[in-house]
Amino acid sequence: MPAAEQTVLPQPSRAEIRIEQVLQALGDPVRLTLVRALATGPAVGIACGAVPLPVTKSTRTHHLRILREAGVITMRTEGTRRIAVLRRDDLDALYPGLLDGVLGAPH
Amino acid sequence: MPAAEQTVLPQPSRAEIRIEQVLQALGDPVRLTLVRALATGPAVGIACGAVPLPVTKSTRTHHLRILREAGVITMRTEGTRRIAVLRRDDLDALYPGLLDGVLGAPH
DNA sequence: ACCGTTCTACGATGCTCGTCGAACTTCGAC
DNA sequence: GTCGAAGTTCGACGAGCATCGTAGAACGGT
Repeated sequence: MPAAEQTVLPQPSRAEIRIEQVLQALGDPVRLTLVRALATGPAVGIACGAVPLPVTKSTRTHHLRILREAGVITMRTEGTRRIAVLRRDDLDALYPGLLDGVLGAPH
Repeated sequence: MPAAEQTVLPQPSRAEIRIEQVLQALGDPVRLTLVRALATGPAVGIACGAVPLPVTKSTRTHHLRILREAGVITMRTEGTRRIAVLRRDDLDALYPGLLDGVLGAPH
């Protein structure tokens, strides 16, 4: 079949994003590592499995779901891979300065 | 007796503040309410008990401890009252924009 | 000195969260 | 078609957290 692979996983719209969920999502070491990797990587997003993490695959999936449902990242399916992208536009519009403040913190 | 009441409760120094702890501390609805009240109130700080919260006093004490140990607030004893102050200077210096982003979020 | 106010400390309980292993699905390559 | 790689889902377990009630300490006023 031609075309079509635009499988974007369900996520909250910009208006549905809650500050408490975002903060709680960012408050975990594993998820913060993930977000930092997404922020410093290419803007088109990176494959989830490409980020080295000291956890198993299922735990990684769990954390990615938390980040997605909180509105921090977008995920789309591309073949057998999942590509994650940081929703920098939405976060900057809702909470200007927050993301930069978090990312600028000492690693 | 003259002077002396400078009883400041133990708290992390600016260098000891961890971004993960700060985010996790701010990620709770009760604590976020507390921080918002401290931010909009007088700069000298307000009494802990003055903020209306849907929890008991012991729970309130617990949340204040979390905020203090994360480095978000300072607490000093003043007679029979505990005065809480937001550590805006330290937070702004460490994570510029973060606090404003959080406080600017829709209530 | 006594009492009321204000808050902390101590247990105790229920629940959520982070973690894992195993089984299942889907896709790409041979 | 068959195999392997990439991720998801499910159930389970342990740790930590939020909550509460009660008891106790420190201070101010009468």
